Amino acid sequence: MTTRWKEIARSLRDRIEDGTYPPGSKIPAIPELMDEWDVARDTVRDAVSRLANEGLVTPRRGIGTVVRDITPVALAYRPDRPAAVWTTQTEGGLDELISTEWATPDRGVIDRLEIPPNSQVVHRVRHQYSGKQVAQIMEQWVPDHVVTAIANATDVDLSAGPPATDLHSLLRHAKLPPASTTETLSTRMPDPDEADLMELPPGVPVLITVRVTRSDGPVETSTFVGAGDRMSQSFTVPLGG
Amino acid sequence: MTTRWKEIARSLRDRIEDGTYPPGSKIPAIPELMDEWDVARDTVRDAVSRLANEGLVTPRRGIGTVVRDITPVALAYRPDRPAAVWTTQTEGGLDELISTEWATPDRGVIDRLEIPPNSQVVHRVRHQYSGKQVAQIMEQWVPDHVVTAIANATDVDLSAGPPATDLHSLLRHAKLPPASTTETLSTRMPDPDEADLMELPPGVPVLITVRVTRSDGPVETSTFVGAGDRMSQSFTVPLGG
DNA sequence: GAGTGGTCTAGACCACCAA
DNA sequence: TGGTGGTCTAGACCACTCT
Repeated sequence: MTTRWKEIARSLRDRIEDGTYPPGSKIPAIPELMDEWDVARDTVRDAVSRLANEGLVTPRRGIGTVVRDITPVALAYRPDRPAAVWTTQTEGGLDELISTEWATPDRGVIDRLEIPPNSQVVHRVRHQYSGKQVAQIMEQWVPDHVVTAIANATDVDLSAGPPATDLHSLLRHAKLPPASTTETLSTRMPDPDEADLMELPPGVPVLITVRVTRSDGPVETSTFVGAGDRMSQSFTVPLGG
Repeated sequence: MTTRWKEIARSLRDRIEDGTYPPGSKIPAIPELMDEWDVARDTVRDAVSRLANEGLVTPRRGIGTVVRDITPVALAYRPDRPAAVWTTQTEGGLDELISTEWATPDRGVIDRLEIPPNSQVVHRVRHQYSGKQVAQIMEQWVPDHVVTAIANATDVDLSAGPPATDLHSLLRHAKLPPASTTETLSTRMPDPDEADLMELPPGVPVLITVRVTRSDGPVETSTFVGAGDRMSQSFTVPLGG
């Protein structure tokens, strides 16, 4: 037993996939679909909502329901750099520092940094833009002892603002040379704040990256929340023959 | 101006996040919420549907609307292996071979393998299980000339079924030692077939991995479509001082 | 059988956009 | 101004689960 709205959704989905309604075009208006299928308005809306939540269309008030363009940055392949390299692919590389401050870390950060529960960390939030839209929300945590080591070695106060050079250089000067990073990727739907900030239409998930950089022990951890329709992330890893 | 269903959704979301409705518990039934907010049934349903599409709850007929447990395998951190290593984290490692056959590749595969448009490839589909559920759909393509090289060197016919040893070993025997892999990760909502196969509730995206393994040139490419509520993927990369 | 969510109707009013 | 999608109602019937 199938239901009316599922039939309508399937029909529309098929026509989107076979090119009858190409990206950027509009599917028939709600009243039109009501006539065509002889159903009530909300039945049509159920079908269209479903397609929106699958990421296929975006309904726009006063305009119509437009077919989304499904060929984002995603899956762009790059025969790549010589050695181990990771690359985040977004267009504009603009980076805005939102905040830098001492903070008490939550459980996950404590675990990843292997620090005592009540120690302080420098917490940074940055937004990375792709054009005028936020494509990624970055949060970074650097433990107490690393901040101190950097300050002693380089006269840089991490909690005061953006450093003059990148963190890797500072770590090397502080005799905490980064030896490896582990990045763990997962995905989920955005919460309303994230959806709002990144202007995500319904049906667009976020790509989550949790990074830990280690020297002897962990020296830094970050989380990245990236807009699923504008992000992909590549890793190139050499294989030991 | 906010709407009724958004208010209800926000209220429920807040109570889920503050622990009033912990994971596994049920939010109030629809008729209850109708009374509490003095709205019609469909208004409540709009609110609940929204939460379902955010991945927070799963409505179950005859049961109630249960709060989802949001601490999957995801974000499990592992201080890791010595060198460059990539790990897919799922529970059961069960692997089911669905099909193996010669095929004509599509555009993306042609690009990644750097082969002529009409050449043949061996195409494999596998399902990886986590318990009784499919957690990942794997597709693999190996180009003509690599299949031939392996057959000549090792007497293994890749198109005939699962090989006795892993592909990396076969490649080494065929004098095509794998030198590097590039994996590109992205995310999107599942299509209905994928949702059905992996038993994904609404609001669960999929994690997409596109891999290319290179020796001198590309020798293999794969795509992985993983259930977002049961998958994460880790990369550990050494840093050159 | 009682309670749950799922589907559907017919009609209404609102917010937004283009011409 | 006319057409679009967004919200909401009051009521109905269905499918499913538990006891």
